[in-house]
Amino acid sequence: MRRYHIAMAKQSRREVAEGVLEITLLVTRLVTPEVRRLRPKQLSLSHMRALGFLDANPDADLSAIADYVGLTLPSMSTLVDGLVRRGLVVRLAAPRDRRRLRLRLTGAGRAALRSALAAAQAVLETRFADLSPGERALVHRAMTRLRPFLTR
Amino acid sequence: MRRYHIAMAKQSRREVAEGVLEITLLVTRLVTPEVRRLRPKQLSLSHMRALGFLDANPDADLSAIADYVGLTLPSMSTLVDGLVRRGLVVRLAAPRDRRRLRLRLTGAGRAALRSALAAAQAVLETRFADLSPGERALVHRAMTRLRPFLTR
DNA sequence: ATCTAACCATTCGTCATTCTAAGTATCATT
DNA sequence: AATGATACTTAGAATGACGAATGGTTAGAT
Repeated sequence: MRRYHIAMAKQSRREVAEGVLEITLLVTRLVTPEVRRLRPKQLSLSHMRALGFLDANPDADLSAIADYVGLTLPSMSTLVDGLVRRGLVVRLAAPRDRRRLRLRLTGAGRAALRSALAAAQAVLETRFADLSPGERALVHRAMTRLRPFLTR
Repeated sequence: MRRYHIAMAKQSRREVAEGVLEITLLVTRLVTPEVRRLRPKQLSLSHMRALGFLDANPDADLSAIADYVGLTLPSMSTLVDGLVRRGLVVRLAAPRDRRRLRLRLTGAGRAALRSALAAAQAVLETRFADLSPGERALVHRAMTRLRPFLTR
Protein backbone atom coordinates (compact mmCIF):
# COMPACT_ATOMS: atom_id res chain seq x y z
CA MET A 1 0.00 0.00 0.00
CA ARG A 2 1.41 3.36 -0.97
CA ARG A 3 1.86 6.05 1.58
CA TYR A 4 1.74 9.78 1.15
CA HIS A 5 3.06 12.54 3.28
CA ILE A 6 0.23 14.81 4.22
CA ALA A 7 1.12 18.17 5.62
CA MET A 8 -0.75 18.91 8.80
CA ALA A 9 -2.08 22.21 9.91
CA LYS A 10 -3.75 23.16 13.13
CA GLN A 11 -7.44 23.54 12.52
CA SER A 12 -9.69 24.99 15.12
CA ARG A 13 -12.91 23.19 15.88
CA ARG A 14 -14.66 26.23 14.56
CA GLU A 15 -12.96 25.98 11.19
CA VAL A 16 -13.80 22.31 10.94
CA ALA A 17 -17.43 22.90 11.89
CA GLU A 18 -17.61 25.74 9.38
CA GLY A 19 -16.18 23.59 6.62
CA VAL A 20 -18.45 20.67 7.33
CA LEU A 21 -21.48 22.93 7.46
CA GLU A 22 -20.61 24.57 4.18
CA ILE A 23 -20.00 21.31 2.38
CA THR A 24 -23.22 19.93 3.77
CA LEU A 25 -25.14 22.88 2.40
CA LEU A 26 -23.45 22.59 -0.96
CA VAL A 27 -24.16 18.89 -1.27
CA THR A 28 -27.75 19.41 -0.20
CA ARG A 29 -28.24 22.10 -2.77
CA LEU A 30 -26.74 19.87 -5.45
CA VAL A 31 -28.67 16.75 -4.57
CA THR A 32 -32.11 18.14 -3.81
CA PRO A 33 -33.15 19.07 -7.35
CA GLU A 34 -31.90 15.74 -8.65
CA VAL A 35 -33.95 13.75 -6.17
CA ARG A 36 -36.95 15.92 -6.92
CA ARG A 37 -36.68 15.27 -10.61
CA LEU A 38 -37.45 11.58 -10.14
CA ARG A 39 -40.82 10.95 -11.69
CA PRO A 40 -43.39 9.99 -10.79
CA LYS A 41 -42.29 9.46 -7.21
CA GLN A 42 -40.59 12.76 -6.58
CA LEU A 43 -39.19 12.85 -3.10
CA SER A 44 -37.87 15.62 -0.93
CA LEU A 45 -34.87 15.17 1.28
CA SER A 46 -37.18 14.80 4.25
CA HIS A 47 -39.02 12.08 2.39
CA MET A 48 -35.79 10.28 1.75
CA ARG A 49 -34.72 10.46 5.33
CA ALA A 50 -38.09 9.21 6.52
CA LEU A 51 -37.98 6.29 4.10
CA GLY A 52 -34.40 5.55 5.05
CA PHE A 53 -35.28 5.48 8.71
CA LEU A 54 -38.18 3.15 8.04
CA ASP A 55 -35.93 0.91 6.02
CA ALA A 56 -33.60 0.60 8.99
CA ASN A 57 -36.36 0.52 11.60
CA PRO A 58 -39.43 -1.30 10.33
CA ASP A 59 -42.63 -0.80 12.29
CA ALA A 60 -41.39 2.43 13.83
CA ASP A 61 -44.10 4.78 15.04
CA LEU A 62 -44.69 8.32 13.89
CA SER A 63 -42.99 9.99 16.83
CA ALA A 64 -39.77 8.06 16.26
CA ILE A 65 -39.59 9.16 12.64
CA ALA A 66 -40.46 12.75 13.44
CA ASP A 67 -37.72 12.76 16.04
CA TYR A 68 -35.19 11.29 13.67
CA VAL A 69 -35.95 13.53 10.73
CA GLY A 70 -36.25 16.60 12.92
CA LEU A 71 -39.80 17.62 12.10
CA THR A 72 -42.74 18.24 14.37
CA LEU A 73 -45.34 15.55 14.75
CA PRO A 74 -47.97 17.35 12.65
CA SER A 75 -45.51 17.89 9.85
CA MET A 76 -44.47 14.28 9.87
CA SER A 77 -48.09 13.24 9.95
CA THR A 78 -48.84 15.02 6.70
CA LEU A 79 -45.55 13.91 5.20
CA VAL A 80 -46.35 10.27 5.93
CA ASP A 81 -49.82 10.92 4.60
CA GLY A 82 -48.28 11.71 1.26
CA LEU A 83 -46.09 8.63 1.34
CA VAL A 84 -49.09 6.45 2.12
CA ARG A 85 -51.11 8.04 -0.65
CA ARG A 86 -48.31 7.22 -3.04
CA GLY A 87 -48.19 3.64 -1.87
CA LEU A 88 -44.66 3.86 -0.47
CA VAL A 89 -45.61 3.28 3.14
CA VAL A 90 -48.43 1.50 4.96
CA ARG A 91 -49.96 2.50 8.24
CA LEU A 92 -50.74 -0.44 10.50
CA ALA A 93 -52.13 -0.44 14.00
CA ALA A 94 -49.66 -1.14 16.75
CA PRO A 95 -50.49 -4.34 18.63
CA ARG A 96 -50.86 -3.16 22.22
CA ASP A 97 -51.49 0.54 21.80
CA ARG A 98 -54.03 1.65 19.27
CA ARG A 99 -52.89 5.24 19.44
CA ARG A 100 -49.62 4.28 17.88
CA LEU A 101 -48.90 3.60 14.26
CA ARG A 102 -46.76 0.85 12.89
CA LEU A 103 -45.25 2.29 9.74
CA ARG A 104 -43.72 0.02 7.21
CA LEU A 105 -42.15 0.39 3.78
CA THR A 106 -43.87 -1.26 0.87
CA GLY A 107 -41.95 -2.83 -1.95
CA ALA A 108 -42.59 0.30 -3.96
CA GLY A 109 -41.31 2.36 -1.06
CA ARG A 110 -38.09 0.42 -0.92
CA ALA A 111 -37.67 0.78 -4.67
CA ALA A 112 -38.35 4.51 -4.53
CA LEU A 113 -35.79 4.92 -1.77
CA ARG A 114 -33.22 2.95 -3.70
CA SER A 115 -33.67 4.92 -6.89
CA ALA A 116 -33.65 8.24 -5.04
CA LEU A 117 -30.46 7.32 -3.25
CA ALA A 118 -28.96 6.17 -6.51
CA ALA A 119 -29.88 9.43 -8.20
CA ALA A 120 -28.38 11.44 -5.38
CA GLN A 121 -25.18 9.45 -5.48
CA ALA A 122 -24.99 9.71 -9.23
CA VAL A 123 -24.76 13.49 -9.11
CA LEU A 124 -22.02 13.31 -6.57
CA GLU A 125 -20.19 10.62 -8.50
CA THR A 126 -20.06 12.68 -11.65
CA ARG A 127 -19.05 15.69 -9.60
CA PHE A 128 -16.24 13.74 -8.05
CA ALA A 129 -15.12 12.19 -11.30
CA ASP A 130 -12.05 14.38 -11.42
CA LEU A 131 -10.93 13.73 -7.88
CA SER A 132 -7.57 12.01 -7.90
CA PRO A 133 -7.32 8.62 -6.21
CA GLY A 134 -5.43 10.30 -3.41
CA GLU A 135 -8.16 12.86 -2.90
CA ARG A 136 -10.79 10.16 -2.97
CA ALA A 137 -8.96 8.28 -0.26
CA LEU A 138 -8.63 11.45 1.77
CA VAL A 139 -12.30 12.24 1.54
CA HIS A 140 -13.31 8.71 2.28
CA ARG A 141 -11.11 8.68 5.35
CA ALA A 142 -12.56 11.93 6.58
CA MET A 143 -16.10 10.63 6.20
CA THR A 144 -15.21 7.47 8.06
CA ARG A 145 -13.78 9.54 10.89
CA LEU A 146 -16.81 11.79 11.10
CA ARG A 147 -19.43 9.08 11.08
CA PRO A 148 -19.13 7.92 14.69
CA PHE A 149 -19.31 11.48 15.97
CA LEU A 150 -22.52 12.11 14.10
CA THR A 151 -24.38 8.90 14.85
CA ARG A 152 -23.79 8.76 18.58
CA MET B 1 5.11 21.83 10.33
CA ARG B 2 4.53 18.25 11.37
CA ARG B 3 3.92 15.56 8.86
CA TYR B 4 1.96 12.36 9.17
CA HIS B 5 1.96 9.21 7.18
CA ILE B 6 -1.50 8.61 5.85
CA ALA B 7 -2.25 5.15 4.62
CA MET B 8 -3.93 5.22 1.22
CA ALA B 9 -6.59 2.88 0.03
CA LYS B 10 -8.26 2.67 -3.32
CA GLN B 11 -11.71 4.13 -2.99
CA SER B 12 -14.19 3.85 -5.78
CA ARG B 13 -16.08 6.95 -6.79
CA ARG B 14 -19.21 5.19 -5.65
CA GLU B 15 -17.87 4.66 -2.16
CA VAL B 16 -16.85 8.28 -1.89
CA ALA B 17 -20.22 9.52 -3.12
CA GLU B 18 -21.97 7.17 -0.71
CA GLY B 19 -19.91 8.40 2.19
CA VAL B 20 -20.39 12.05 1.42
CA LEU B 21 -24.13 11.60 0.98
CA GLU B 22 -24.45 9.73 4.26
CA ILE B 23 -22.50 12.32 6.20
CA THR B 24 -24.53 15.06 4.57
CA LEU B 25 -27.77 13.48 5.71
CA LEU B 26 -26.43 12.99 9.22
CA VAL B 27 -25.23 16.58 9.51
CA THR B 28 -28.51 17.86 8.15
CA ARG B 29 -30.37 15.87 10.77
CA LEU B 30 -28.24 17.41 13.51
CA VAL B 31 -28.33 20.98 12.33
CA THR B 32 -31.93 21.27 11.18
CA PRO B 33 -33.57 21.41 14.61
CA GLU B 34 -30.97 23.91 15.73
CA VAL B 35 -31.68 26.21 12.83
CA ARG B 36 -35.38 25.90 13.49
CA ARG B 37 -34.72 27.16 16.98
CA LEU B 38 -33.43 30.40 15.43
CA ARG B 39 -36.93 31.09 14.17
CA PRO B 40 -37.53 34.23 16.19
CA LYS B 41 -34.61 35.77 14.35
CA GLN B 42 -36.16 34.62 11.09
CA LEU B 43 -32.90 33.54 9.52
CA SER B 44 -33.04 30.47 7.32
CA LEU B 45 -29.98 28.59 6.12
CA SER B 46 -30.26 30.33 2.77
CA HIS B 47 -30.33 33.66 4.56
CA MET B 48 -27.22 32.73 6.44
CA ARG B 49 -25.41 31.71 3.33
CA ALA B 50 -26.41 34.90 1.55
CA LEU B 51 -25.23 37.03 4.45
CA GLY B 52 -22.03 35.03 4.69
CA PHE B 53 -21.33 35.56 1.02
CA LEU B 54 -21.95 39.26 1.36
CA ASP B 55 -19.63 39.39 4.33
CA ALA B 56 -16.86 37.88 2.23
CA ASN B 57 -17.77 39.76 -0.97
CA PRO B 58 -19.03 43.25 -0.22
CA ASP B 59 -20.85 44.99 -3.04
CA ALA B 60 -21.64 41.74 -4.79
CA ASP B 61 -24.61 41.84 -7.14
CA LEU B 62 -27.74 39.73 -6.93
CA SER B 63 -26.71 37.19 -9.55
CA ALA B 64 -23.47 36.41 -7.75
CA ILE B 65 -25.30 35.69 -4.51
CA ALA B 66 -27.99 33.65 -6.20
CA ASP B 67 -25.32 31.61 -7.92
CA TYR B 68 -23.41 31.04 -4.72
CA VAL B 69 -26.38 30.12 -2.59
CA GLY B 70 -27.90 28.00 -5.31
CA LEU B 71 -31.21 29.78 -5.67
CA THR B 72 -32.86 31.18 -8.75
CA LEU B 73 -32.73 34.89 -9.35
CA PRO B 74 -36.38 35.47 -8.44
CA SER B 75 -36.00 33.56 -5.21
CA MET B 76 -32.90 35.48 -4.27
CA SER B 77 -34.60 38.73 -5.17
CA THR B 78 -37.36 38.18 -2.66
CA LEU B 79 -34.95 36.77 -0.12
CA VAL B 80 -32.82 39.89 -0.29
CA ASP B 81 -36.00 41.91 -0.12
CA GLY B 82 -36.64 40.41 3.28
CA LEU B 83 -33.09 41.10 4.42
CA VAL B 84 -33.38 44.72 3.32
CA ARG B 85 -36.72 45.07 5.05
CA ARG B 86 -35.10 43.83 8.24
CA GLY B 87 -32.23 46.25 7.92
CA LEU B 88 -29.56 43.58 7.50
CA VAL B 89 -28.61 44.51 3.94
CA VAL B 90 -28.72 47.65 1.82
CA ARG B 91 -29.28 47.86 -1.91
CA LEU B 92 -27.11 50.39 -3.70
CA ALA B 93 -26.81 51.14 -7.38
CA ALA B 94 -23.76 49.79 -9.14
CA PRO B 95 -21.49 52.51 -10.49
CA ARG B 96 -21.09 51.59 -14.14
CA ASP B 97 -24.06 49.35 -14.77
CA ARG B 98 -27.46 50.51 -13.69
CA ARG B 99 -28.94 47.06 -14.10
CA ARG B 100 -26.81 45.73 -11.32
CA LEU B 101 -27.21 46.02 -7.59
CA ARG B 102 -24.48 46.59 -5.09
CA LEU B 103 -25.51 44.68 -1.99
CA ARG B 104 -23.84 45.37 1.29
CA LEU B 105 -24.18 44.14 4.86
CA THR B 106 -25.18 46.61 7.53
CA GLY B 107 -23.79 46.46 11.03
CA ALA B 108 -26.96 44.74 12.13
CA GLY B 109 -26.55 42.28 9.28
CA ARG B 110 -23.06 41.41 10.36
CA ALA B 111 -24.22 40.91 13.94
CA ALA B 112 -27.15 38.73 12.86
CA LEU B 113 -24.85 36.61 10.75
CA ARG B 114 -22.40 36.14 13.58
CA SER B 115 -24.97 34.99 16.09
CA ALA B 116 -26.77 32.75 13.61
CA LEU B 117 -23.57 31.10 12.45
CA ALA B 118 -22.47 30.59 16.01
CA ALA B 119 -25.73 28.90 16.89
CA ALA B 120 -25.73 26.66 13.84
CA GLN B 121 -22.11 25.66 14.24
CA ALA B 122 -22.36 25.12 17.96
CA VAL B 123 -23.93 21.70 17.49
CA LEU B 124 -21.19 20.57 15.18
CA GLU B 125 -18.45 22.04 17.30
CA THR B 126 -19.54 20.17 20.39
CA ARG B 127 -19.93 17.05 18.29
CA PHE B 128 -16.41 17.41 17.02
CA ALA B 129 -14.93 18.26 20.40
CA ASP B 130 -13.38 14.82 20.69
CA LEU B 131 -11.77 14.81 17.26
CA SER B 132 -8.02 14.68 17.59
CA PRO B 133 -6.01 17.50 16.01
CA GLY B 134 -4.94 15.06 13.32
CA GLU B 135 -8.52 14.14 12.55
CA ARG B 136 -9.52 17.77 12.47
CA ALA B 137 -6.80 18.50 9.98
CA LEU B 138 -7.85 15.51 7.91
CA VAL B 139 -11.48 16.57 7.82
CA HIS B 140 -10.59 20.16 7.06
CA ARG B 141 -8.39 19.06 4.20
CA ALA B 142 -11.11 16.86 2.78
CA MET B 143 -13.61 19.72 2.91
CA THR B 144 -11.16 22.00 1.19
CA ARG B 145 -10.66 19.44 -1.57
CA LEU B 146 -14.37 18.90 -2.01
CA ARG B 147 -15.38 22.53 -2.18
CA PRO B 148 -14.25 23.32 -5.74
CA PHE B 149 -16.00 20.25 -7.08
CA LEU B 150 -19.25 21.28 -5.51
CA THR B 151 -19.16 24.91 -6.52
CA ARG B 152 -17.90 24.18 -10.04
C1' DA C 1 -26.69 55.53 -34.99
C1' DT C 2 -29.67 52.12 -34.60
C1' DC C 3 -31.22 47.52 -34.00
C1' DT C 4 -30.87 43.35 -31.80
C1' DA C 5 -29.54 40.23 -28.53
C1' DA C 6 -28.10 39.41 -24.09
C1' DC C 7 -28.29 40.57 -19.33
C1' DC C 8 -29.96 42.06 -14.44
C1' DA C 9 -33.42 42.31 -11.50
C1' DT C 10 -38.36 42.29 -10.26
C1' DT C 11 -43.29 40.90 -10.08
C1' DC C 12 -46.81 37.42 -10.36
C1' DG C 13 -49.02 33.07 -9.79
C1' DT C 14 -48.41 28.60 -7.92
C1' DC C 15 -47.02 24.69 -5.31
C1' DA C 16 -44.62 22.44 -1.45
C1' DT C 17 -43.09 22.48 3.24
C1' DT C 18 -43.43 23.41 7.83
C1' DC C 19 -45.15 25.59 11.83
C1' DT C 20 -48.72 26.49 15.82
C1' DA C 21 -53.05 25.70 17.79
C1' DA C 22 -56.71 22.99 18.48
C1' DG C 23 -59.07 18.55 18.18
C1' DT C 24 -59.84 13.27 18.65
C1' DA C 25 -58.90 8.90 20.26
C1' DT C 26 -56.60 5.88 23.37
C1' DC C 27 -54.16 4.63 27.44
C1' DA C 28 -52.69 4.91 32.42
C1' DT C 29 -53.45 6.18 37.19
C1' DT C 30 -55.95 6.78 40.99
C1' DA D 1 -65.14 6.21 36.78
C1' DA D 2 -62.64 10.40 36.40
C1' DT D 3 -58.60 12.73 35.33
C1' DG D 4 -54.55 13.55 33.04
C1' DA D 5 -51.11 12.13 29.77
C1' DT D 6 -49.91 10.33 25.24
C1' DA D 7 -50.14 9.53 20.02
C1' DC D 8 -51.68 11.21 16.24
C1' DT D 9 -54.70 14.23 13.05
C1' DT D 10 -56.76 18.34 11.18
C1' DA D 11 -56.97 23.26 10.14
C1' DG D 12 -54.98 27.57 9.04
C1' DA D 13 -51.14 30.56 8.23
C1' DA D 14 -46.43 31.71 7.11
C1' DT D 15 -42.51 30.80 4.51
C1' DG D 16 -39.72 29.49 0.69
C1' DA D 17 -38.97 28.02 -3.71
C1' DC D 18 -39.82 27.87 -8.76
C1' DG D 19 -41.11 29.18 -13.73
C1' DA D 20 -43.01 32.55 -16.78
C1' DA D 21 -43.47 37.04 -18.04
C1' DT D 22 -41.91 42.01 -17.66
C1' DG D 23 -39.19 46.32 -17.47
C1' DG D 24 -35.08 48.44 -17.91
C1' DT D 25 -30.05 48.53 -19.27
C1' DT D 26 -25.96 47.40 -21.70
C1' DA D 27 -23.08 45.55 -25.43
C1' DG D 28 -22.36 44.08 -30.06
C1' DA D 29 -23.30 43.95 -34.95
C1' DT D 30 -24.66 46.03 -38.83
